[in-house]
Amino acid sequence: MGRAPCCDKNGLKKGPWTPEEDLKLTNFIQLHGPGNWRTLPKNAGLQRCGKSCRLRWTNYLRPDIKRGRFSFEEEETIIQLHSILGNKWSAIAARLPGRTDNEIKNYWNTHIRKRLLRTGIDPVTHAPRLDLLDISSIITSSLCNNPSLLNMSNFLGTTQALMNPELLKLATAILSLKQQNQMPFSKDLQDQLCNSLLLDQLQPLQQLNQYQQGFSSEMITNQLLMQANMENLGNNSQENSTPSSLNDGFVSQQPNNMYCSSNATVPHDLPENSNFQSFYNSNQNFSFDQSVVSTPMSSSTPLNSSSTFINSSTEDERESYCSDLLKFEIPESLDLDEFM
DNA sequence: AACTTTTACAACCGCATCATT
DNA sequence: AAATGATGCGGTTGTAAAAGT
Repeated sequence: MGRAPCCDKNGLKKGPWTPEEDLKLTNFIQLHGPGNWRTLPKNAGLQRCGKSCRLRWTNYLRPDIKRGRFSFEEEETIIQLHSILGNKWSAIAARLPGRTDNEIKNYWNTHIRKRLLRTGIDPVTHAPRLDLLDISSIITSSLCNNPSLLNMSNFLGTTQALMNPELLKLATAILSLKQQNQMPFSKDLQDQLCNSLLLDQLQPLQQLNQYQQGFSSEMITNQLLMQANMENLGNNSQENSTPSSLNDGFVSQQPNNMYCSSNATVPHDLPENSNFQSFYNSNQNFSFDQSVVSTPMSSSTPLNSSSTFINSSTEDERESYCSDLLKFEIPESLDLDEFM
C-alpha cells in the first residue's frame, strides 16, 4: 500500500502553536467542524499541515478536555488499565473522560512509570521486579546448601540484604559459575563462599516490618519459592531435596499481578491469553472494579461518576499508597536506573 | 546570580489501518 | 485487487520551566 506524505512540508510552520493560531483553528472548527483535516489549514488560514492541526485540536484545544492534575482515582485507573491493555493509550483514554491518549502517555512516562519502578514493580508486566535480581538461583542454591535459610525471617532478611547491587552481582556471578561447574574452587569452598555471601558478610539484616504483614509479602515469597522450586526441579534433580513443608506452606498461590480492588467484579471481555486472564483464572478471589474495567467500546460510563476523589493527594501520598498496595519496596540504595 | 541538570509535556514522526477510488 | 488518501496510534524528540549546585 502506498503511503503519501501527510502534507507538503514546504513553507508550513512547525513547533509550538501561538495563541493566534489556536484562535484561528478553534474558530474555524466551531464554525465548520473539523471536516477534512487536509484541507482545513488552508481554509482556516493556517500555515500548518492537517496532521498538526488535528493533533493540536484533539490533544489541546478540544473543549471537552479536562486539564490539570490527574486525580488519585484517575491514576489508579490508568495503572489498572495499563496492566490489562498495555500501551494502548487510546484505549485507556477512552475510559478516562476528558483525558487524551497523549496526556495519559506522558503522565505514565513521567510519573507512574517511575513510581512503579521505585516501588519495585515492573511497569511493563506490573509484577514485582524479580528480574532485577537473579534471585531464584541464589535462593535455590542457598536453600539447598543451607537448610537454616528455611527459617522465614532469615530468608526474607537475606532477600532484602541482597538488594545491595554489588553484592548481588557478585553472588549471581559466583552462583552462575557454580551452576556451570566452572568455579575454580573446590566444592567446599564454593559452598562456603555462597553461604558467606548470603549470610555472614552481607549488611546487617534490617527490620522486616513491610515483609511481615499482608498478603503481598506472602505473594512475593510464594513467587520466589515457586521459582526456586521450579529451578530446583528443572536443573538439579540431585539437589531436589527441598522439604515438602516448604511447598505445603507457601506455594499455594501464584499471583502474577499485584493489583486488586476491594469492591471487585470481573471483567468479561479480556483476551483468552492475556496476562490478566491467566491471573484471574488462577486467582478467582482477585478481580477488578467494574467501573475500571468496562467492556471496550460498549460502555462510556464515566469512571469517576460515583467515586471519591483524592485530588489533594501529593506525590508522596500516592507513592505511599502504592507501597501499601504492594508491600514491596526496593531500598533507596538500589540504583534502578541501572536496570532500565 | 549563573550555570547545569532534571522534569514535564506539547508536538512531531513514521507506521498501521481503514476508506475510497 | 491494487493504489491512493485520510486518520489513528504509539514512540520519540524538543524545549521551557523548575530544581539543584
